[in-house]
Amino acid sequence: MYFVEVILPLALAKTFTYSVSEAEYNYIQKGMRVAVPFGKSKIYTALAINLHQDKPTLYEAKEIHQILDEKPIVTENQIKHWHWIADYYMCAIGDVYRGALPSALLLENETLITQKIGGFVDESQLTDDEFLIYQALQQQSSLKLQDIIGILNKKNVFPIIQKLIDKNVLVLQDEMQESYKPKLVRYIRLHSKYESSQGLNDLLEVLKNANKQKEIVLTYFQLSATEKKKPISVKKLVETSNATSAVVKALIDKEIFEDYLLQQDRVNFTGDSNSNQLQLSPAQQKAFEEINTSFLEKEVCLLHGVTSSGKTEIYIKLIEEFLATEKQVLYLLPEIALTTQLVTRLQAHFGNKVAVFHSKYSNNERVEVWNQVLQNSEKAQIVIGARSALFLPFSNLGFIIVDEEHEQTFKQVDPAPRYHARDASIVLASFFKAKVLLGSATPSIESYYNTTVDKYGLVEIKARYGNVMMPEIELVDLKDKYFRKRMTGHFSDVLIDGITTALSLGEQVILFQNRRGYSPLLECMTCGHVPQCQQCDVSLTYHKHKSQLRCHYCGYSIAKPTNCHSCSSIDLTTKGFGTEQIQQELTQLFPERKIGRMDQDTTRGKFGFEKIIDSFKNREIDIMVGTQMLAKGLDFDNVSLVGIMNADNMLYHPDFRAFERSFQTMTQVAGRAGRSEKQGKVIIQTYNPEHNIIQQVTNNDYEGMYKEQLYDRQIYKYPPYFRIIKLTLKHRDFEKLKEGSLWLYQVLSQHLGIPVLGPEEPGINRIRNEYIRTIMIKIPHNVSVIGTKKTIQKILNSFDNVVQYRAIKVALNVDFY
DNA sequence: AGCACGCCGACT
DNA sequence: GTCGGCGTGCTC
Repeated sequence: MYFVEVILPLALAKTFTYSVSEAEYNYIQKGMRVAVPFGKSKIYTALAINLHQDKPTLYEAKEIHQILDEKPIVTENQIKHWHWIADYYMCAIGDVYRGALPSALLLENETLITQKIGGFVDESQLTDDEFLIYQALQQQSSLKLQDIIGILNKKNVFPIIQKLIDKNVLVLQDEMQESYKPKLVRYIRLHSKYESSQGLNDLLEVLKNANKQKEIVLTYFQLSATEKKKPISVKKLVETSNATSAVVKALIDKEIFEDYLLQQDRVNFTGDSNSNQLQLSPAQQKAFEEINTSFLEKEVCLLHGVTSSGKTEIYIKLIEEFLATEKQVLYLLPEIALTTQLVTRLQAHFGNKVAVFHSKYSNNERVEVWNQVLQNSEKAQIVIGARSALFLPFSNLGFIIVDEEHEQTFKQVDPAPRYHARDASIVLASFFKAKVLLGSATPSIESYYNTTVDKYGLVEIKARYGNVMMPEIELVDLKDKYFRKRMTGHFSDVLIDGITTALSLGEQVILFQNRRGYSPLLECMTCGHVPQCQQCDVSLTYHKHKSQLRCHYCGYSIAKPTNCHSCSSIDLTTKGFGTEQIQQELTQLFPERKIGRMDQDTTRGKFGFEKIIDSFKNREIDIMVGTQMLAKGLDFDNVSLVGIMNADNMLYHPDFRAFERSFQTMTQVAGRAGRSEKQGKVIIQTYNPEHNIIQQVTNNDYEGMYKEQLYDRQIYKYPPYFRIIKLTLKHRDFEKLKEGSLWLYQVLSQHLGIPVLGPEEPGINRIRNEYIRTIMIKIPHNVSVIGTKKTIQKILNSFDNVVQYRAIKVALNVDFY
């Protein structure tokens, strides 16, 4: 008796045991995928993690369906890492497995239904539904379950199918389809019989009456001379010789050419590797050496370099160093948007050793990178990617860079696993004894704190690269400006002057507005009514361009009403403002200037982002209005002025990180100003020019911000002094949720003996018709995290055993960000 | 997570 | 009397 233990890609904490034959037992290795039946009708791609001969006592193990791999596609280190993530972030191992593998490697079955061949069908014996299916099968040879659900317009079609099977009409066939197909390219070569020089003469003789064909053959010789033995693809031959593929086919038929197929890697960059020596500035060189020194003692080092201090060059130097020791390098970025510029830069330096992995890549491309990393191939020595790149099957990882480590996008919120890529990568690195470099101009409080308690090394660069000056920051008091009527729309006279000056010098301007849409609200001037979303507890946002009101949480939208839904007044006005409105005001203030907008609405689509960035770089756009996106490490060399339209709306978020984030965002946006010789300028419009955070941004006082925030964090019991676990409870029934969350809160605070907060009704307390409550657990440093998590798990189990409450969904967010 | 089983209201 | 609503429990 032989058994294999597997992980299923479901939110189930347990592993499952299946029986295998002796041959299968000897064949299967840990880390290979097997297809297994699960439940009544499903087949899943499971992952083998153990093989043994202990027969389960409590149930009869099912047999596996099929072995899907010839070699392991997941390493033992990965499985170990997944277990750590599942434990630490309190989720099922199946969640991690599902999140880690590219979906093309995780297929589910498609049950195909076909007509039984040779079966006799008495049509009069069929019910209406049965007859419909029977009829559909006359049209097409097979149906999917989904098709039948559509045909019958009902959900539960299994009983009907079962009856049809009993009546000998149908058969089922389960088919696991592998959707990943390597892309094959057709190449061409001269038939072997013409290879000698005698053959060549024969060839010209054969072709003396076929001009077109002769031409192609000559082109072929030309190509093989210039391309130096590289294989020649049919496509290339057709293109260069200006012929049709029909002529090529004729030549193949005549056995002059022969064609063959080669697998081509889809992810292919044709950058020339000109590893020209990178010259570091003295400041960069110093930082580079300090990082190396720090790595002698510590596994993790934080590089705190002001904006434009040239961190990328230091990264490149370090990567070179690790590549020389034949190690793999992982470069994590908060967002895909950043990759384009960086990939170009790294490819210019490292050529084809750079692979990219992120969610905008197609499934097949992702599988390709996966395989290259697995094989430790040349092409994937350096992997650049967003957080999920951390799940690639590294075998020889030496170095991880987490760039812009303060970015919250490194923390996955939904779905589980809710992991933080920075923290998870530090754990991953420890399995390989690899080094980690965190980089930021505005480090997170946590990471900076870790350097002060000697957990991480710290290297700082205080000056910008090439001694470019830090931008000059000017504050504009909006209260005063409105009072003295110096405002045009949302623009103060100072800002308008600044823009005018910059533009007249041929320089570009960036305006930052932390909100998309035209204006957030549409308000009735008569009764004060504001249109709300039907399904969520939020006001609808007005989008002028499409003349509609939209919910940013569920996507619900309605056309802009002409009169108030509450009192029918037609006196409606907009309140607050977003990027779209700023853009419109600009077109009135600067009618002859080209104005661009960058936010989620204008950067949709695979290359939406690149297009906008490129046209700004090419100076086709004079003024760029945008949201957060603008703050994220983009380099523009002609921007001399950055305007922050309203600094206050970020300061007053009900979130313990609001001040830290405001500082980071404003500092990062300000950093876009002044790249060349000239000092850049930043104008911040605010109602609170005296606010500490605004002052700290103005004085570029990271330390001051850090100390003040750290003090607050201690007083109010937040990280880094306390670890936070947030529970989110959801249910359609308001009362049930209220009772359930109170019950859970009481039990938690009784048993844990540490601060438990809540149950709180969040600012937005209903999304997609589900009510929401949150509970926060704060774990002090002297209390066992593992023990606390165990207790929480136990309490959640008993919560699930209370009949009234078990329908309430609970999501756990460890290290809530 | 799915998915089937099972027990209650509104319809041919 | 059945269809279908969702609450409950299980999946190797």
